[in-house]
Amino acid sequence: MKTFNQKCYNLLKKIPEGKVTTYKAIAKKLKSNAYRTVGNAMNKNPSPIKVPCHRVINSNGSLGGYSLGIKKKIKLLKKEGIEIKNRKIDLKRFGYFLSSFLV
DNA sequence: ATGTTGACCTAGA
DNA sequence: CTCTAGGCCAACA
Repeated sequence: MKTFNQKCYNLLKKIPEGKVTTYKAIAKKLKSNAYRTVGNAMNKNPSPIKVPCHRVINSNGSLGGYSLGIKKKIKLLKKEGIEIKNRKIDLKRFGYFLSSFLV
């Protein structure tokens, strides 16, 4: 039996480069409202390499946090072609879950 | 079983 | 914009 965290990681791996998702969207996909638990899972992320935790942001478009430092997160996202305006990301353009993944 | 801990969300002032 | 307050829920001690 996978834990809730494991499911989060599994879902996260499906996110392509240049796209982002939100904690809320992930929780919803897991048929739960455990937004916080999703964030908790990211905090305890096993390996930021296998799991693209940096592509997960807040539902309001702000960046949220990152275990390796928020600066690193910004750098990675920009590197993948995501535009960051005033510490915010345009979910309508980069929100993967909002376009096709999320039902 | 109970209490604490969060990389959260929403609403109001 | 900032701050407060309530709600949400799995993992962990």
